[in-house]
Amino acid sequence: MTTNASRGDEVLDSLRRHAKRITEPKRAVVQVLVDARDHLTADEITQRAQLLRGDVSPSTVYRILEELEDLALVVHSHMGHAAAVYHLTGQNHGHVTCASCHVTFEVPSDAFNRLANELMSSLGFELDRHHVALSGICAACRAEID
Amino acid sequence: MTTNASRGDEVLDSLRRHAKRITEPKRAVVQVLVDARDHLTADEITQRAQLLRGDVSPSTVYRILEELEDLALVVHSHMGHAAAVYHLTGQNHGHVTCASCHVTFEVPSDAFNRLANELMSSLGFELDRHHVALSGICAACRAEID
DNA sequence: GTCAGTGCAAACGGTTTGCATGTTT
DNA sequence: AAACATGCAAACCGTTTGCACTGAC
Repeated sequence: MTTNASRGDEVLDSLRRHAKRITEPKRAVVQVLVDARDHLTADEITQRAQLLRGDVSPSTVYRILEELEDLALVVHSHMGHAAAVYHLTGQNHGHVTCASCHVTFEVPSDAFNRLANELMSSLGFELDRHHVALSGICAACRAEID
Repeated sequence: MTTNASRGDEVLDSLRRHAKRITEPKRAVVQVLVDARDHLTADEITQRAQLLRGDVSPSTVYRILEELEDLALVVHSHMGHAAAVYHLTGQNHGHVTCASCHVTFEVPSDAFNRLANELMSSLGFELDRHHVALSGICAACRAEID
């Protein structure tokens, strides 16, 4: 299995291989991402990084996240109106967000397959299953409405 | 068939029925939406409304769009990073945006059906096919990359 | 005449950027 | 020592809001 520690090391190694410097803020951000159970906004990442390290500025976090994205170590997605969320590259899954309570679900990639195939054959359009979240109403909120 | 003129009148009638006042800015915004071939950002709507009428402020456009959305006459969607786009309520379709050139395609609702069914049965999640756009790479941009 | 609707300007939240300073290599 | 990364503050963009005024009813 891949432990959290080794996943973090992989990320740092990748930075080294690409001649990027390993700094305290980067260590902190990577740590936060590795430890994160769910997807985090840039602001949440900043706050957690500050707990680990004190004095990590939001702009630095944005710059680090951008660097990690350029190296394909991190991806971000847009959930409806709100701030973008970031997480380490992992399985290829789609996102679905509840417009009412903002809970997010990950959906296995297969569920998008038919749609992806259809887009490819009809438009020649290659779907990125991950980048933007679909919107809807989750079971709990539908129950409340009824 | 439904002409552009009558579609605009329908919208204005709906406003009257809901005891909303019919103002010059509202007429202009409705006209812009009726005439629009594609989806427009609030800024584009503002600019076009100003051509028709001079002196329509952005904030007023936002307020009008919000009112029209409350009456289910208009919907908006988020296309990746950029500003939201608005258009009159019409057929229930999904949106797909090219991450490279930002062209937007509308996808007939059926293409989402399997995904929608799967979300409902596995999570009890009711998909809103319209609200958030999926992302990917369009045929033209893929050709360029190759 | 009343009140909803407007324009303006200021505030807002998320994100980006310029610059002087600090740190990794 | 040199290059790069950082923190800060200011700028930015899309959107929202407070307010005094205007115009639809």
